[in-house]
Amino acid sequence: MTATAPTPTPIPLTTIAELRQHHSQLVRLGLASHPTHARRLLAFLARDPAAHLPYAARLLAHHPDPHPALFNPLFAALPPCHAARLLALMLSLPLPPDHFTFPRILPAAPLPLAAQLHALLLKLGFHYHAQSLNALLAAYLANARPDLASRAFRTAAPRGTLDVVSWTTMVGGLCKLGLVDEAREVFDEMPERNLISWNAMISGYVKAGRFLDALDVFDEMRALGVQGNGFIAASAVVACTGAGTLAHGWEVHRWVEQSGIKVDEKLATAVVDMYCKCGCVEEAWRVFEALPVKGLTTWNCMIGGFAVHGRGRDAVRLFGRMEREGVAPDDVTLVNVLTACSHAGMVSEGRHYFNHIVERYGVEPKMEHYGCMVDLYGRAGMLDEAQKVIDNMPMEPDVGVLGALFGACRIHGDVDLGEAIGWRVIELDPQNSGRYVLLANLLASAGRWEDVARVRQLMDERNVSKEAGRSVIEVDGEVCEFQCGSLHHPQAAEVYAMARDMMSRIGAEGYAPDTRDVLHDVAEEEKDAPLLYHSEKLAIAFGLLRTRPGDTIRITKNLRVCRDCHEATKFVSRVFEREIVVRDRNRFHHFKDGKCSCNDYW
DNA sequence: CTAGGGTTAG
Repeated sequence: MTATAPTPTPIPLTTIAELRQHHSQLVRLGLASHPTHARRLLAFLARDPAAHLPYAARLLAHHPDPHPALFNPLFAALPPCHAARLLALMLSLPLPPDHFTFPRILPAAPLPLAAQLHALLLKLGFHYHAQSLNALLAAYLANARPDLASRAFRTAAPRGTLDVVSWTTMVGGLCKLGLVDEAREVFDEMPERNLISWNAMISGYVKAGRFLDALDVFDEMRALGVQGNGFIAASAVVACTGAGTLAHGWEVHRWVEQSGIKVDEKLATAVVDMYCKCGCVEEAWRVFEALPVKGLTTWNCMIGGFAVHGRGRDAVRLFGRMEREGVAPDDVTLVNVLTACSHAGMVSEGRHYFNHIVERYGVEPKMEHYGCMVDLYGRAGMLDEAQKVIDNMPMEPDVGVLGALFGACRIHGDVDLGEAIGWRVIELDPQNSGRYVLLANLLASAGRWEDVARVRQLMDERNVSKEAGRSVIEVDGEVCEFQCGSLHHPQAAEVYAMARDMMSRIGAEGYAPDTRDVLHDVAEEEKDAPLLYHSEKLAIAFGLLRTRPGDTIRITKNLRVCRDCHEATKFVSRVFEREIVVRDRNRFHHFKDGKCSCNDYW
């Protein structure tokens, strides 16, 4: 054979002209087919396959001894349609695909091609090759065909072709398609799992919003003595953030620290966010302050954390420090600062930041910022100012912006404006049940029962159902969920008795039911009953039963706090001398001594 | 061939 060493000094190949020149030189020296040179030429051509595929194909077609491996870099770089043509060339030489061919072509293959490759793979016996088979499973799953993937998966099992990657591919792929329960079935049957498998299941549950299930899997992993890594930590922390359960958050954080997992900036930010969203800003602050390096997102999380807890002064102070430390804010920072101002009633500060948003902060105001301003004015009762923001904004207001004004109308009882916007907002977002409920509440508060009925009828016609209220409370590390009006809890009778007792005790101290949000045209005295069954009251009653006197009661709920629960909780905090922290859909309420941190605007 | 994590008005 020819050369043992590449004779021409490898000149850098940067243009196709250089490559042609180099190639011709190699041809003259009889070195063009030398594996090293041929691979180098093909690697260059693979960088722009759309332009150079014919060239590459010629090179391969004239190669005296084309090895399948020469094709693989090209396959990896090709769009699927060209990959198919190159495969055809390969087969025509004739040259069989090798172990890298299918894994290289399949990931980007659209369905018809994937199916053809499936047939070829069977014909050539690659269904005994785990990597090829796994690539096929991934391709079917990427094309949203869990049926085809599952069939290939099941038929491969008796052959013993499956490995841990095959199983993990199924778990992750099914999760991505929203088939998280099916994924769990596969996961439970896995003969062997690695950290990737565990994380696929945990993060799959997180993506599906099934945070407690995610944490169950995480616990199972630890119970088996499996050491985690940064991926698992991230997923578990985010699961706690979603669940809003501080006890879980503490535990996962402690586990991260004990297990020696390296906490990088992103993971640290996730932890800060977790403590904020689990109701413990103080702990978020401790973690935040201890960080040697804070990224923009870290600042944003902390400022946003203060914002949702109604601590506008702290948010603004932190923003000032961020500025002094030379960290340039972005659009999210400004949204968080404006939210902080609006949740704390700091109208003039909010206006100030908004007015200087471009020249001082270098941020182009977007829809979100206008929404914040509408919310800022609207919450403060300056509905005409809010309306002016909408009239003068440079883009068409979206549902969110109008929704902010609508929400303000509800707070301040402006039925006329609220109704006008309410119908419009519902038409813009007809599947959002909360908006119907808000409009119905507004109309009900004005005693307009026939219009309330119209709203309810519209919901029926469109098959939009009112989301059931759910409240989660943790007691002794146990998580209990209460659903509005549901009797499923094992201690239901006791809880209801406690709830009734609780209500009569605060009633004796001056609490009166606020029935404005009750959507039935019934006699006043009959309206009180359904209010008692709101999930939040049941959860608080349960908390009073099961926690020690003086313990903070923490509740996370899926909807906004209703006015009656808000009022009742204020009384409970005073009468039972408890701090009660409620995370609702939008923000946190800290109830203490008969007052709430939201100052009754939420 | 299998996994990723942070912030955003209502």
